[in-house]
Amino acid sequence: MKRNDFSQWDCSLARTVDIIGDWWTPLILRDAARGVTTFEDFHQSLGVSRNTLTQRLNRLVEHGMLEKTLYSDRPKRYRYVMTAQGVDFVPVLMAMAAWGDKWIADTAPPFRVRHKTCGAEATARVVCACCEAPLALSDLEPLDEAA
Amino acid sequence: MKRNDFSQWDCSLARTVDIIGDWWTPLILRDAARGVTTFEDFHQSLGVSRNTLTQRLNRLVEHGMLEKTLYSDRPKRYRYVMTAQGVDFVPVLMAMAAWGDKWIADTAPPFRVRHKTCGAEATARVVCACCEAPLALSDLEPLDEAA
DNA sequence: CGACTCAGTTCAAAAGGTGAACTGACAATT
DNA sequence: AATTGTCAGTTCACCTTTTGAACTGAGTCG
Repeated sequence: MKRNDFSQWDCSLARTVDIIGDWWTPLILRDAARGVTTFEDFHQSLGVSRNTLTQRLNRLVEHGMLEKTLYSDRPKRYRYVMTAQGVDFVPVLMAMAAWGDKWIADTAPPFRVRHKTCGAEATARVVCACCEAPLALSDLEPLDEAA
Repeated sequence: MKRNDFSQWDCSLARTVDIIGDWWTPLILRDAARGVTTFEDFHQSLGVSRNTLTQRLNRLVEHGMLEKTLYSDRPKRYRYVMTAQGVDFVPVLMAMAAWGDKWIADTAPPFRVRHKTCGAEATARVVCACCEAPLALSDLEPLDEAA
């Protein structure tokens, strides 16, 4: 069996993982996508320690996934809202969840969302942007580059 | 603006994150997809401490992402190979990388792979499995369930 | 006035990650 | 026969991160 050798397959993934590569961050983003915005709500929803939550939220703001806005001046109240960049990450989260549904048997209910466009329940699938066929490792080979 | 409320959007993501939710694991999987199989090669490629690498590999084996096989009895040599479950996760990694390419400007080169099916460079896109339209947060709404 | 809410900060203890050195089985070289 | 090298880890001492719980502080409500 031929071994793949994607020697150029670098960095984009690492940089992404650098932002979202821990237990909490993806879940914070899923909550944000669900409409959670305040510090207290994230804390309640996830059970993450407030200390860590502060760090994660700041990190996400720093990296442009969330925007922190003051929605009440007196008393000072903040809201964390997804940026376009954050919103664009949601399908990736859905792809992860779809994979989880498929492979990790569990009694816990899968997340269920309706796709307004087609009316059916949305399930994520990762396809080639060019030919729209589902991407699979077996259909990939290294792309040689000049220089 | 209407706030989404995906109260059912739970668990599948959390369970997935439970397996791959740290800095190293996704990169180990990317290496595995590239054809890296031995302990030493993972170690060299990633620069992760051997200690941590041992734990991560064991964890991935435990969770059915990799299979550990003895390919030489004398001396004892092991190989970590992706299972079907692991292979099926690769498109998710590609979706992450595609997002990284789009949003995280950096001098580092993106990973580049050819899609044999269409001959073009493969770029991941997440679509609805039902209608094949790209998934976007704005097209989603909670799915109400009986009971 | 006292109780409550939000959005954190502070602190000690526990857990997890790091690099560097070590083990042990074998193979190849001198 | 002795030394060096490779693979696949383990061990250890150190450092950073996470955790939980308590505390702060600004302001509101009754």
